[in-house]
Amino acid sequence: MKILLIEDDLSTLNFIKKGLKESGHIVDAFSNGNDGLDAAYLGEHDVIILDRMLPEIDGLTIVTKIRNNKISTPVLFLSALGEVNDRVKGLKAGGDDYLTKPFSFSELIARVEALNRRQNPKSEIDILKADDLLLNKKTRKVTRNSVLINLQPQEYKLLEVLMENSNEVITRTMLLEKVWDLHFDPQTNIIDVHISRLRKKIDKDHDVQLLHTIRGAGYSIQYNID
Amino acid sequence: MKILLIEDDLSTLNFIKKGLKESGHIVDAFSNGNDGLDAAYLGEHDVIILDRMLPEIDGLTIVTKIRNNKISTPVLFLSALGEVNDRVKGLKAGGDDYLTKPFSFSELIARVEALNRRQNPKSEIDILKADDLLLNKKTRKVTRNSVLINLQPQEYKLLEVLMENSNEVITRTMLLEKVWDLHFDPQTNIIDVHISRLRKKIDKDHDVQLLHTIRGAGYSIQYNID
DNA sequence: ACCTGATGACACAAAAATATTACAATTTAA
DNA sequence: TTAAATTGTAATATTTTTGTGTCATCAGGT
Repeated sequence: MKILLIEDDLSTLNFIKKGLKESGHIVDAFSNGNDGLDAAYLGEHDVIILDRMLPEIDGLTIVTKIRNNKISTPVLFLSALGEVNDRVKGLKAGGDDYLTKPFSFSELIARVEALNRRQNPKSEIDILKADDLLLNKKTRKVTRNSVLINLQPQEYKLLEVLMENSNEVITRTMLLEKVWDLHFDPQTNIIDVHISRLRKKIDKDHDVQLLHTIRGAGYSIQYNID
Repeated sequence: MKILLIEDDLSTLNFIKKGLKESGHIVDAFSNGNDGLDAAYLGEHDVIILDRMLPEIDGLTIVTKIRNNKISTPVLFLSALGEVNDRVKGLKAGGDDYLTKPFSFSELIARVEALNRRQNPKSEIDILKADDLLLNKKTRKVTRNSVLINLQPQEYKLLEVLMENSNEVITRTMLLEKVWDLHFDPQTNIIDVHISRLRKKIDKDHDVQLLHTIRGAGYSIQYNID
């Protein structure tokens, strides 16, 4: 899940960012409204977490603007104000949910996940399957043919991205973005190295190979649906 | 959990009723607003699930009425209308949450349980078990393989949180929040220290390790269910 | 068959994350 | 009030994870 976070208070920003990352999400964070707005316009996030009060542009204004630009990314407002009227204003401006500070992180994440689920109901599944290879997002455990496979965090992330898109080709560029959050070519062989490590754990000792190289393009987890 | 369900469409009514019952709840279901209203007045339910549009009395009216009668049972609105204005009206009338049809049952139940939790935050089970490790919430005693383990209050709390979520990963952020009630990053290694202490008491001298580190994320109590 | 660019494997160094320990500060109970 | 218990801090050690460089190998075009 790719989340856009716009919050001017740096300590809150970092706290939320860290927490979301630990939970396995990709976070783009901005501490000022204008940068945040630009990012929102890209329309590439699953959820936007937006502070209601920002120094330059008000949170409400941001939502109004992105809604006018036909961006329908669900927005969760954060606010120090707790009155019904504020919630109403937030909703009217096009926000999808409202959370009052101080809030608990567990509530935040529950709401963010709810918003995402509403928009994109397939993401509700937390067990990914490709042939006899299983990945459980909750426990972060991976098994093949019921045998537990120990993956490094980065390998796990890589596999998750590949399995979320089973039977599709994931380009190297996409992998760099989704796994490493790099938006340029690092000119190294990171991907190759990690694919190699992953392959050794996933496919070695098995007759059926799941992780395929698509030359000139990228990689793909492929299997026959039964 | 005792739930009052008011919904005129019979197939939706039965679908929800069946699902809630399977989840172990008691359901009082009515297909018309007046009967539902009478039941609501009893104030004996934990949550009310209320269709926004009903033939005789409107859902909004029902909420307004019961709120005027000082019944504070949380209300979850169901509605075919997805418009902001309707959501706003629902909230203003005293609804606590709003769910748009069509919805997934898992989302419904998540929200119902969230509402209930907000209202009466008591827990259910008071003996937690993970392999041969037992934690009794009532007596606050912890044993492993029947041997009593002496834990400091903070260690106990930590273990309780972990065991409440056995076989799931609890992130560091969650731990800070649930164990220390810190909603920001304390920039210290409190967690590490306490995990270390806990581990020494729980896992040392045992072959099977229960408390696992999930690098980059947090910790997890994991065991095989027999 | 040979060349070339792309991919794979491996070992090692660097960096990051976690674990441990001792001690200081604080709280609690006698 | 004092001593003991408990908790948090900081310094240090340890472990794990990651990325780079190098060289080997492969696939496809000529």
